[in-house]
Amino acid sequence: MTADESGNRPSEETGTAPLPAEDQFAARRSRLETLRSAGVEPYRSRFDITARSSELATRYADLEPGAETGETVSVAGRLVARRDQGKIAFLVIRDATGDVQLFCRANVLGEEAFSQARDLDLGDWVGVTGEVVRTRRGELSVAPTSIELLSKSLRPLPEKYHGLTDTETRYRQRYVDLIANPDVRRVFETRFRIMSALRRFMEGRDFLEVETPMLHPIPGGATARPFVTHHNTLDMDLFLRIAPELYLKRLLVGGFERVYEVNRSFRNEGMSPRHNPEFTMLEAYQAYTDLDGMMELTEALIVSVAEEVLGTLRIEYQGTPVDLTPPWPRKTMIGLVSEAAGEDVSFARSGPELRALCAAHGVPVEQGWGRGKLITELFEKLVEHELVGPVFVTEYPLETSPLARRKPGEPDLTERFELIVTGREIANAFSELIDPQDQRERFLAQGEAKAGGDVEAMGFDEDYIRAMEYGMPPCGGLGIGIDRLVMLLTDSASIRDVLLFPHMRPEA
RNA sequence: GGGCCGUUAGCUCAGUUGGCAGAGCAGGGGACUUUUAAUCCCAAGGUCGCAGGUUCGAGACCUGCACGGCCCA
Repeated sequence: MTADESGNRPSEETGTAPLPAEDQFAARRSRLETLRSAGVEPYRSRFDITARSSELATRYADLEPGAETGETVSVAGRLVARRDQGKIAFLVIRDATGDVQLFCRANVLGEEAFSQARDLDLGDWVGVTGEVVRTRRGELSVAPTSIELLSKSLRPLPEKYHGLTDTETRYRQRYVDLIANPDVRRVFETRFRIMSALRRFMEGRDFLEVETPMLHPIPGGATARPFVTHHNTLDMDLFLRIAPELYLKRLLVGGFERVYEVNRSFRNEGMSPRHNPEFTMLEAYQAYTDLDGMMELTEALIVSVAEEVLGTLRIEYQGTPVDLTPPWPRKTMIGLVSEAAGEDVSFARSGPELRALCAAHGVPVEQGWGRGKLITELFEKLVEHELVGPVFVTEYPLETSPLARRKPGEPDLTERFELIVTGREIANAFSELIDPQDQRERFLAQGEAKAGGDVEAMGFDEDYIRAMEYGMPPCGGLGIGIDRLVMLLTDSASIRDVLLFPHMRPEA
């Protein structure tokens, strides 16, 4: 083969010089500069659309293959595919509702516009006006009479068939993930529908959605290590919210009977497929009710959301069937852990006996843990991960429940439950402690734990005690882990798959 | 914090016993007026995560580090 017949030579037909061997970013930027020098603005300000791709699909569902409509529409989207075929070309653009094909013909567009369309890069945003047609092969298309570049893309898209699979890039550059993997967009659309359904449900039950501080002078409302930040003007440390609980219950003191907050909270702990340093919870408080009321609320809420968003209560999570059909069973923690251990695991056992049990089951223990904490650890090790559920696990030990009401006649237990589904805590609720003297003692116990080195212990919140001293109505409180609920309802293996921008270490 | 796995072209992935760095897609040139991961021809594209070490010779073997994933704590 002679040099003249090799690839990189000037094209006699178009007259454009071949691009030298350079990377795709440079090639795109050079096309951008060519446009600029030809007086074409590659970053436009506006394009008026008359339809979106899904609307076309619905409106022209019955259009026969090969048919033309004579109707003109304007659509816009990102160019995601191209199939050139001489004097015709099939382009595919993607908008928020889906894809639509552009059926470009040189004799309809004109040679110049056709040539310009050929210079578009995958990833470019374009605005198109043309006739709605269906091709002989049955693909609904817009046959453009004009194609305008709206915004130039300088970076090449991931591969069209496999998409973007590199986990790290997917999380770090979610925008690329969303472009390349339509299923990812669907997961987040489902997340937003879940939030919407959840708010409608709460409003239907006369709950007021409120907003409380995220900067806390005292960490409280949960046992967790907080993030510390600093207010310069006040010259004081503040803690990022680990839970909104204490503020929401102050509102019950103030006379609101039903409040909830969809809250972002922050916990300075390890990361895992189930933990992100910041996460979303729903917390709700309702006056004059108790643990049973909270179970009813929890069950009705999740059932309502699942039915509305998924249309079914029989779902599958990572290959495991899960039936959300109510009523959900209720079992005590001590009953479950005793059954799993094959012996009595309760407050009838001594501390040393429980420690021996922990050792036998490979549960690491720490100094200062009481029997309640030991039983809780045994439950989490032996039982929790195995519970497919949904199941309400009730009667949590007092020691690990500093804000929950005592169970009458059971000094070591509280009126608390956790909802376990697929081995994970989805919700946590209790009959709220409303006795300020009892609360003061619980805070003191937390203070002792903190003095003993427990970085997760709550601070002593004197104002919260003061609020309770004005009188808090009897009430039930509920927290639902929204990210985990979304994981369950979208069959997502990792919390990172339901967070748009999961936390990552800085790039290397 | 510990264990295991991964990091090769823009993307998705091969790379044998240590012996010249490979493919598909994308990108470039060309052909093609109904394609659907279009097809066909041609050419191009690499800090093999980073830094050391072993070796005549390292993408591969060894050590450390970085980032990611899973499991454990």
